[in-house]
Amino acid sequence: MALPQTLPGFREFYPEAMAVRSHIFRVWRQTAHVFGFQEYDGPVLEPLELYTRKSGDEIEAQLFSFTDKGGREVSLRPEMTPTVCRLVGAKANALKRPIKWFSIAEFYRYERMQKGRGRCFFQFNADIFGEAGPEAEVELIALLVQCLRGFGLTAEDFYIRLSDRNLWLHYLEALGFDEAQARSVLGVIDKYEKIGDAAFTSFTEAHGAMDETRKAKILALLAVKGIDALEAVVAQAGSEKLTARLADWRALLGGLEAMGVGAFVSVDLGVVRGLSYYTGFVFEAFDRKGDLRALAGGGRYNDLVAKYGGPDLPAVGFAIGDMTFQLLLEARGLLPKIMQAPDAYAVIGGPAERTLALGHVNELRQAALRVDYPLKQTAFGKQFKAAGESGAKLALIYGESEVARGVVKIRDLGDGKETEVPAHQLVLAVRELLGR
RNA sequence: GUGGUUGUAGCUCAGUUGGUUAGAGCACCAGAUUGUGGAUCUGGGGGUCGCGGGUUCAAAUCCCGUCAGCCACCCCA
Repeated sequence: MALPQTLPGFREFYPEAMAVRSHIFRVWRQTAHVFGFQEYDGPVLEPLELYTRKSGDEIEAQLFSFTDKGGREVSLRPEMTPTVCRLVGAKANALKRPIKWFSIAEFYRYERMQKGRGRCFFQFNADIFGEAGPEAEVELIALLVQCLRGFGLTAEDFYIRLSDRNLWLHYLEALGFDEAQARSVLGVIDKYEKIGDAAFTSFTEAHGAMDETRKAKILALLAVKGIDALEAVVAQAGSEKLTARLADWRALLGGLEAMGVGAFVSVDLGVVRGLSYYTGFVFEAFDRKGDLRALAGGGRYNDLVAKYGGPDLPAVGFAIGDMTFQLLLEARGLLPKIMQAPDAYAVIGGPAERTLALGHVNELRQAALRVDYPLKQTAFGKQFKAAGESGAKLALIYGESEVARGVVKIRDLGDGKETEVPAHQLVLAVRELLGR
């Protein structure tokens, strides 16, 4: 009878994989703390409505949703944003501004597996609530950059594409598109990079053919690759809203430059982030080689807290997924071979010596030294072999002769040097040999 | 959800036109080795050949189905 298999798309972490995961999380967490973000978490299981309210019922096809034993419609969380909006919204008036929060959590989506995408994955989420100005974007993008740089990735390895849904909407308004048409155009922009001119088909079907003049103007903004070009294109449109928005852009880019991350960011109006809830600046991180899917994505979502029952609270956030990110680190050889090795390994002569040895093992462990020893009594040769393979720096030798003389022989497994120390000085001696 | 492709030991892979008890390397365990490690040698465990059905005297091999992995599409909050 075959054992039940791991569910498709779910992951198991053997010690080696777990070491990698822990390493990544450790750097992310440390970086977030350095930037003054506070960690939070929420439930893994949420009411289904938390997700359908924001994204409509069709989202349910992508959810791990079911009816629980109490008849509740529930879903495993596919993302953090609704949860954090609820958390913040519920206590918004009691929280000091700006609210800078982050989390590292697992998410679940009922989707087909692919490279860099499974049915469960971890995300680092960071958000700032309560700051409407581009200063919040500066801080978040700087954090995003550092979360990648912290592993040794450089501006040669990744970059961040920066765009703006507000700018697009103002621009399209100036071109005379109504609201529904503008939304349709955003969909076109999202697809244009991938399928080119065919992207306009969806607009044509809904609103009729677009005149060439306006199409050319859309393509002009789409082609913008820098602040100068952006200003030039926007100046032609001659809209007050657009001019005001440009001031935000200058503030954002200036801030990013001052923060030392300018080299990682490129102006690129081709990014609009799907049909999502974003209301202003949006950004996505990609590897430079371009053979992986997006590493991270985020943007401003000023309406969402209110939508989840909280007060009007401006917000901006981003998420980094662990799978694509790990693929990038592997490709660049930036995952250190992490080995969980003990500091010392006890080599024990026989049952008589074992009592003393275990006492010392305990003593060393109380002193926070990592110590291992063979559970079963075996020959000395085997124990030395095990000591070497464990990666320990020192072997502590408990033979008949040492125990009788009240000493412990310590062998440096690197250079083979041996010293004897009185049993009562063991902790000190081990510390010294380890250099701490 | 659609299409393509791949499934043999923990891992990487052999396995002849269908032919007897399916192999190798690495890894693991044990012995050589009763006080000094990484080596070497010897031995051992581990497979319903993804699963199910069909063709055949005979299937890892051929056919059908199914499941799973990979790749692309859809989607990507």
